[in-house]
Amino acid sequence: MHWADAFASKLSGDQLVSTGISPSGHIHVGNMREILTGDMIYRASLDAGLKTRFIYLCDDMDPLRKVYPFLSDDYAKYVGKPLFSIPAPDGGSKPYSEYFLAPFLDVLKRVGVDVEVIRTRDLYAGGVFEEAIDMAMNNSSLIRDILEKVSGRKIEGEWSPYNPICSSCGRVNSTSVVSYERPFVKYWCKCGNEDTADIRKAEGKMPWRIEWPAKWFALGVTVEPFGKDHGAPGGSYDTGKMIAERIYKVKAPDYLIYERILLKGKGAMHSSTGNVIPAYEMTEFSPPEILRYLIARVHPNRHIDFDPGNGLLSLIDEFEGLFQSIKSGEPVEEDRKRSLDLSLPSGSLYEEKISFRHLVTLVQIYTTDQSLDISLKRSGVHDGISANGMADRIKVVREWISRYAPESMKFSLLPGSEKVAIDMSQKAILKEFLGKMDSIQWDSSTIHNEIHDIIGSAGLDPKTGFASFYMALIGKDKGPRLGYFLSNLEKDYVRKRLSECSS
RNA sequence: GGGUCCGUAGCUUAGUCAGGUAGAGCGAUGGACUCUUAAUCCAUAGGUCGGGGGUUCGAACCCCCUCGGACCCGCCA
Repeated sequence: MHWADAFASKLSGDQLVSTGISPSGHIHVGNMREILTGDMIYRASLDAGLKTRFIYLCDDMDPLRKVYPFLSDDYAKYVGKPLFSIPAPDGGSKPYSEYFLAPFLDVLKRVGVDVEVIRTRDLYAGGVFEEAIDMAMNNSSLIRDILEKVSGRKIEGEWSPYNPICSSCGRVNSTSVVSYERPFVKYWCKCGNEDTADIRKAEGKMPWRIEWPAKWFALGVTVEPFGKDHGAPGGSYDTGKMIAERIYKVKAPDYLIYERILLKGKGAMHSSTGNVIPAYEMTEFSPPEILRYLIARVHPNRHIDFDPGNGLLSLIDEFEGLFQSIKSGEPVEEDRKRSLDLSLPSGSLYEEKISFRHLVTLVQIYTTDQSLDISLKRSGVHDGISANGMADRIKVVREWISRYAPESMKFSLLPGSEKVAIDMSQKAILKEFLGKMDSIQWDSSTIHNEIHDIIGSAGLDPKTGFASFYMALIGKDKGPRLGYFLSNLEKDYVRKRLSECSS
């Protein structure tokens, strides 16, 4: 059974699947595992016949923790202030949190994740946490005990399960609570300000370890996937679970712990080290279903070594091959079939598309949209560039080639007059083919066989023989499979190049 | 120091919760056809299940130790 179904099969009753990512920097491919794991559980739960909702909580109340490497030094003055209240790095009018959230929401749309987006700030502003904060404030010392006991750390000095945002300096990390009388929290701030915060408004927040179980309680979360950092013993799930049970009298959600996505040869993705592929970039150079497939095909507890070059290409081959097998009715293991199901963006039925590899070749032959369109239509396999999603797919292919394709896969057609260095025997072969090309059928296997025969009867070794064509066309000694390659080229162009090079 | 997850064929991995002949895809090799940047079809090879010990009639699976990788044990999320 597929991991998502195995997980869903243990659930019963109505479900609320919750995910959350902090918009403190570019949301990257590693973070995508959180939301996609959630999405797959969500779908599996629905398929298991359970009434299920799926939410994504954007933690825009979190303070900026430090000046990240991608920020200018000016940001020092914003450390400690909530992300929704500080400016975005591009100097635009959007708040910091929305600046990083927006491209992520685009990605979700592209990969077909159907999720309710909730900003944590709105939960505070709407009074959703009023009860949770009140209960926490009334059980302050009990919570403190739990945190100390479960995490094994001593909490020094004064402490409160709710930190007001200073009404003067805007920081959430510099206030100290003086007194509490529902719904008002009196505080003073290191900046010298004294004021009162209303727990029904976005005037303060709970620290993460309390906020998390408060979300479970206030929203009724029943399922949550999270990274293994939260899952360690003494980690935030452990403390959250005990706070949920002891203070809020609710059951902690069922969970699924997922492993990290590593960049092949470079280690873990961290926005702080710059070793990172933002999620929106991934959808620029990979088809969306492949991003899902990357996550769907392996159990969450295995780490993924992501290789955007050849690795991505073979992942795409695997996906396309799997699709073909299913379509033609070959026997396919249940789990693999299910992985493919879960990789289809929501609401879309998978349709056969021109293979990625084929497009990699075509796009390099026909470098303008117009010529590519003509070629696609001529081939009869496709309605052209404007047909459903084709333009997007082509953009993706071009982007992949320029960013991640191995050099050996790149080529560009030489202009008609370019001279190349090949020897007499090679020229002879080109000449012979030139004489025959008008009388043979112009399809890949006929061309290939013809060339093969010519090379064979000339007594040349195939490698050298084939190389003469590649040299003439693209100036390299290797290229796409020759018969297939030629059949996709304009005949006039081929004639021109071969006669230029064989004389 | 304490803890968690992962290690199975060249690569990606299934199988571990409920012990019972280690499977698949890709790649490789050979052949059909001297065939590259997945042509196709057929066939073949490839594994001390990271290592050692234990429990058992029987261990990839359970227990202990150990090596390698990742991560946690922050009033950080």
